[in-house]
Amino acid sequence: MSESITILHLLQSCSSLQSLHQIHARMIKSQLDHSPSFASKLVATAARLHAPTLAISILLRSPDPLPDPFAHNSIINSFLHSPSSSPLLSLLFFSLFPIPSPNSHTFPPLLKAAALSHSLHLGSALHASLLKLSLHSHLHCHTALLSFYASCGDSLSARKLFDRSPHRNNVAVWNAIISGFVKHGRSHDALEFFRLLLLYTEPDEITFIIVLAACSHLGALNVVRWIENALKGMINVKIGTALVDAFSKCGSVEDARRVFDGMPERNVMTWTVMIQGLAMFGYGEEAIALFEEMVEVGVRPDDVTFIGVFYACSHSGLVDEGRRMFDRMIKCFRIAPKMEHYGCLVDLLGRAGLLEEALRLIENMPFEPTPAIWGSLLSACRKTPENLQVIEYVANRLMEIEPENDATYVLLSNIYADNDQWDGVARVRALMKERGIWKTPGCSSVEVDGTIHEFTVGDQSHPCAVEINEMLEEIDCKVRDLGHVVDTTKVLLDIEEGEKKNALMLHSEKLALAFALIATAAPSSIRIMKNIRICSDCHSVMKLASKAYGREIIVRDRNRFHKFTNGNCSCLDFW
DNA sequence: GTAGGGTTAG
Repeated sequence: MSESITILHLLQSCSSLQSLHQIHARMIKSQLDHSPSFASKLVATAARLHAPTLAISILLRSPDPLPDPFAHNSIINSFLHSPSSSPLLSLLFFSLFPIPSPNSHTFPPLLKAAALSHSLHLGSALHASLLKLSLHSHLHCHTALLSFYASCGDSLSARKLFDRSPHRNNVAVWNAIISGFVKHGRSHDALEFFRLLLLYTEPDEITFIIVLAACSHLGALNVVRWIENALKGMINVKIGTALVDAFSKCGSVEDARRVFDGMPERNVMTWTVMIQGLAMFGYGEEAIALFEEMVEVGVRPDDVTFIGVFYACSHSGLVDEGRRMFDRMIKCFRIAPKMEHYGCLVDLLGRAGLLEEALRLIENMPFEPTPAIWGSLLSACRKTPENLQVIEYVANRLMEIEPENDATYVLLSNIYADNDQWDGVARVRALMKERGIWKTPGCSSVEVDGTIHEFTVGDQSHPCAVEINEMLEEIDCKVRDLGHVVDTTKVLLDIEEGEKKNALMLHSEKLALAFALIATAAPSSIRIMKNIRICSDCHSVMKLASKAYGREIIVRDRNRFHKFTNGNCSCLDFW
C-alpha cells in the first residue's frame, strides 16, 4: 500500500490528538503536507476532534491556500459543536478567514451559530451572502435560514420565506417554522401549522416531538391522543418519552402512566418524566416509589431525575424524605448539587414553614445565591405568611438585586393581601407604579372538541365574549348562592377605580372556565392550562364552581396541577 | 468524495 493511501486511512480512523500529531509528522516526512488536498484533510480531522484552534494553526502553516472550502467548513462546524467553544467563534472565524469559494455546506452551521447567539444582524448578513451566491433556495440553506428567523422571533421574515418556499413538500421546512413558533410561546400557531402540514406532507418523528411540546404548553390533550393513535405500534424511547411528558403536562397522568407501562425500552429521561408527572399531580409517595423502582432495575438517575424527586417531596410535604434524598444524591450517586437542587430544597423547607433552616441552607451554599433562589424562598413563604419579617427581608433583597422583576412585587403584594394588610398591598403597588414595573399578563388555554381557546387577563377578543361575560356573572351568583362570600378584593386591585363591576373575575383562567362551561356539557371535566410565572388567586372560585356546576376542574399553574371536585382541592400547595 | 437543514425532561 502506498504511503499516501496509508495516511488517508490513518486520518479517517484517527480518534485522538496524539495520533493526529504522529500522522502529521509522517506527512511532513513524506512531503505530503505540501499537497492542498492532504492539508485540507488534516485540518478537517483536527476540527472533527474538537480542536478548532489546532485546525486553524495547521491551516495557517499550509504552504498553499486551500481552494477547497472543506477545511474551512470543518472549522466552522468545530467551533459550533466543541463543548468548550462559543457559537460566535464560528462567525468570527468566517469573517476573519474569508473562504475562497463558500458552498452550500458553509452556511447552515453559520446560521445556526447566528440563531444561538440571537444575532439578527449577523444572520441577515448571511442571508445577503446566500442571495449573492444564489444559494438561498438550496434546501439545507433555505431550511437553516427559515429556522434562524423563526428561532430569533422574527416571525414576519420567517413567514415571508415560508410562503414563497419551493420546498413545502419537505417536512424539515415545516419542522423549522413550527419549532420557531413553539420556542416563542406561540404554540397555538404551531398547532395550526401542524394541521396545515398534514395537507402537504407526512410528519416525521421530529415533527411529532415538536408538536408534543406545543401540546404540553396548551394542554391539548386530544391532539396528544390523536398523535398517539397516529403512531400506533411505532413508539420508540424518544417519542414514548415525549408522549409520557405531554400526557402529564396536559393533565392526564393516567394516560402518561399507561404509555410508560407499555414501553418496552425506557431510559433515564423516560423514568424522569414519569416521576415528574406523578409529582406534578401531587402523587409524591408514588413518585418516590417509582424512583426506587428505577434504581432497582439498574437505571442510574441523573441530576434532572433528582429535580423531579425533590419536586415530589415538596409537593407532598415530605420534608425528611427530601433531606435524605439530598444526602443520597451526593453520597450514593456522586451528583454534585446544582443551584436548581438547592432551589428545590429551599422550596421544600419554605413550604414546610422551616424558614430559618431554608435561610441557613442558602447561607451555606457553595455558590453566591441567585435571584432564583431568593425567589423560590419568597414564593414558598406564601404558605406561612405569619413570618412577615423574613418575607419582607427576602423581598427587599430581591428588589435590590432585580428591581425590574415584576414577580417579586406581585408575590409580596399577594402575601400582604392574604394577611389582609391592605396598606402593604397599596405600598407595593405604588412602588411598582413609581418604578414603572409592568405585570406580565397571564395566559390561560382550554381545549374544547380538539380546538384550543386562549385567554389573557381581561381578554374581550373571543368571539363569544358577550356570553362569557354573562356566564361570569352567573358563576358569581351561583357561588354566592352556595352561601360563600367571594373575596373579589384581590381581583379588583388589579383594575383601576371605576371599572370594578366589569373587572370582576376577569383573570384569564376564569375567562377560560366561563367559556368551557358554556361550550361543554356536564359531566365532562374542564382542564385549564396557565403558562405564567406567578400564581393568581382564583383558587376559591374554582373550588366553589366545581361544586356549583358538578364539574371536575383541573388547573395547571406552571407545572403544578390543582384538581377541584365538589368544592374540594386535591393539592396541598399554598392553599 | 468528504460535511450540511428541522430535534429530546427541570
